[in-house]
Amino acid sequence: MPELPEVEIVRRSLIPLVQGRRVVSVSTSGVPLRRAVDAAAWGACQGEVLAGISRRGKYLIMALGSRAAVLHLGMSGRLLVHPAGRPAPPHTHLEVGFAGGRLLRLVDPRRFGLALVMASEEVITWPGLAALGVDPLEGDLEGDLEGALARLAGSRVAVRNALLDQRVVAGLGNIYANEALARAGIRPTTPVGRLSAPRRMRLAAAVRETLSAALAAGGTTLADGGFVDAQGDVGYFAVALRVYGRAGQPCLDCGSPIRRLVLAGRSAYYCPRCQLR
DNA sequence: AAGCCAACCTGGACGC
DNA sequence: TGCGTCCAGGTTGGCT
Repeated sequence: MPELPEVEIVRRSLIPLVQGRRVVSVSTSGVPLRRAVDAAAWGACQGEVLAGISRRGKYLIMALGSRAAVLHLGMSGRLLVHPAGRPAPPHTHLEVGFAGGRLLRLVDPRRFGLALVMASEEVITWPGLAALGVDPLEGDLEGDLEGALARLAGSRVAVRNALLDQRVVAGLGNIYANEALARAGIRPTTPVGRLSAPRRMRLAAAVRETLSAALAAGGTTLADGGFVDAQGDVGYFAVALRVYGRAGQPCLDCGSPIRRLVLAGRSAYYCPRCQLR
């Protein structure tokens, strides 16, 4: 569910609710996510103040004294802030209580998420973060991303798959990879190593435009209502999607039916007329 | 060694 | 109503 814009919106929505507050209780479900949630390590965070929340790609990093929590929402994860006393929703796997009575809950039915605690100095070298590529919302995106794509010269990987590779760009998922390609007029199957420099520039710009538009709209909440921020609010970018999930429906620009195909086991969507090669 | 692909899970939508 | 099938915002390890 959550790609970079959704994770960033969760981060921003968490800050006024829990940042600066002291952790007074922690409990875990005992059910493993992608990896086990270490109850002892989380329990040791009691008494610490949540000093800040940052993001790298789709990961959230919470500063808790000398420790850091690294969170990933996987496919179905939500981070919700509830008033004390509200019953936990099904699939709540981590609950952090803050002074003042707020509860931060990690709810994740599919359990592809991640909730690690480590020493703060370990964060930089933790492999999951160290391997991440350029973050599209930081620095000179077009230069950095164009450079990252240029480094794939010779690769025959489909450009949609390259955009999903977190070692290349950190934070794109299947929705925005497809949307950025639609905006750039590039077909998802085009080998990334065969894009000309101008087309790489166009793609880099399209990635930035797509992500900022999604961020401004509060993220993408699909029909199943999967994504919500920490207060339970939905995002409105779903109505602006050009191709994702629109197989058979007319292209917004030319009216041709949008096509769906499967690349690396995941749906790719494109307009056969506007996205050549 | 790059690049597919199944596997990890639950739940919702759909067809019969 | 129920049951079976397919699909899903992500990542990873194993195979060719």
